[in-house]
Amino acid sequence: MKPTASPCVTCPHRETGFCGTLLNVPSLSSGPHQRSWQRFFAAKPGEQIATRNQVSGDVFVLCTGWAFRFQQLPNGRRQILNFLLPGDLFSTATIFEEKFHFSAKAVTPIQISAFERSEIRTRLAENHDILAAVAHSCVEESHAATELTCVLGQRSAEERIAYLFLHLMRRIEARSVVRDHRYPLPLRQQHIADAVGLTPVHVSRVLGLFRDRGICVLSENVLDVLNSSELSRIGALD
Amino acid sequence: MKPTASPCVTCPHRETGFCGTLLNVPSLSSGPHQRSWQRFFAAKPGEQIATRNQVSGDVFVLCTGWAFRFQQLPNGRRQILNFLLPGDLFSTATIFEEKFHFSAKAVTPIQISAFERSEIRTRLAENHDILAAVAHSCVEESHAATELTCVLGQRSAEERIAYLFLHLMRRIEARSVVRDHRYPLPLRQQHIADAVGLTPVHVSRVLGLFRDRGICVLSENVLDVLNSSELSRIGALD
DNA sequence: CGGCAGTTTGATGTTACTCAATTTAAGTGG
DNA sequence: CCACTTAAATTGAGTAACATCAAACTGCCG
Repeated sequence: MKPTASPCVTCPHRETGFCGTLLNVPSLSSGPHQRSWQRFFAAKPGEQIATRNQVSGDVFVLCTGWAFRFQQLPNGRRQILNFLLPGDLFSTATIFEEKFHFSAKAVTPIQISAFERSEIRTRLAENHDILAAVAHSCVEESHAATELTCVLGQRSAEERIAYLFLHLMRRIEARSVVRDHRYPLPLRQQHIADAVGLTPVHVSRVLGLFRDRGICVLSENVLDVLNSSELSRIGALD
Repeated sequence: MKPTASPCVTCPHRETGFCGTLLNVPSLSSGPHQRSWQRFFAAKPGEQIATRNQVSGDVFVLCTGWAFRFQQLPNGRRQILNFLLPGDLFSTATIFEEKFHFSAKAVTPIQISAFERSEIRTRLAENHDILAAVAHSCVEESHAATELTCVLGQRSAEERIAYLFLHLMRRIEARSVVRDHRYPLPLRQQHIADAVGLTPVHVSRVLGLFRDRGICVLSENVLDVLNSSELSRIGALD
């Protein structure tokens, strides 16, 4: 099974220049040439690109745009597990499992690279770069999960949202130059709510407070950070 | 740096018979013989066996007893990340990092096996069993993290505690025979509170409700499940 | 018997949720 | 360019869930 997205031959825009990413392992994915074990897809905003329990022979990496992994709950609510930025492997576990244990949706228009799992796994043992990329991804995921657990388990609404912003700011800065403390953030308040376990109404109130206190303003898909030290005083973990 | 625990030559009691565990990779750890790359430690209840930012050349696996990984927060509270049962690798990320990103404490008297990280990593590429054990551990951790995120982000106090019990019950059942729905559970209410993000006072109230409603009783280190279907109706994720 | 750790209970406070109405912004088609 | 439509954000009032504070109770061990 594939994403419902339309296939495209190449993935011209790579918004990441990271090392330690599958996209940048030379022998696996160098340049725009198509290889038998690597295909590309595109998807539109809001489009679902992976579904829980879906069986797939591919391992997905986001090339451009924003997406998120989430879990749909029986009571109709959903928990966003993380936001995917260019260069992100959807989940390290997908390299070792046939079945997705999460769903995923595009936030903006996106392009995805799909590697054949069998190819990755065969090369994992031989190719040091691939092992390093997978190890890096495993470590990052583990840290992110630890932090999110602490935030959801122990911290207030303001602290949760401030943490989310700081977390995303760091990740955005790693991918592009940020000027004037203005970060591209194509999220609705509903996304924020689902990510930090609050209602959209309460997210709106907290963002209003942040705005009134001159800490930050989120509008038109841009987060404008006016008082960065206050933001990290509220949201920093340690 | 080592655990403050006292070293012992062998680790006589292995309470796990799992496949897919470093403890049971034959070439790595078979039988009670000491190897140069494997050492054993013991620790007493409450003893801290790992500390955040500690640099260690070892990868730890729990052989016997209960322990937990946690994060100490600046405000004095702590978040328990997971409980460690016999056979558990402390964290897959420790294979790829020098530094611990968590702390850990013993709940009961425990025995730990310490493998040299360099040995594991060298063999990772060559030895299929080790790679499989690491992959298995990565997948399990990922699932556990996803579930915990959903529980902490979206669910009520009753649901959180019921989930924790169900989660632990499954893991206990995988390691030993459970009779009469009585599960060994050597946890104080404070542990439960720190694991699911509640206060000990509120945990006490919820456990009181469960008791009154004939769902389950926790006392003397045993969880007595009286109405298992009601418990999973409350705590099951999907 | 006294002390201590853990649990239980009660009273009160705070945070965030729910429900509902209103405002703002963003498209869309004439 | 302007009415119309729809999604998203804001605001207010009332409520539920959980936290906090403090006291009493239990079992255990010296």
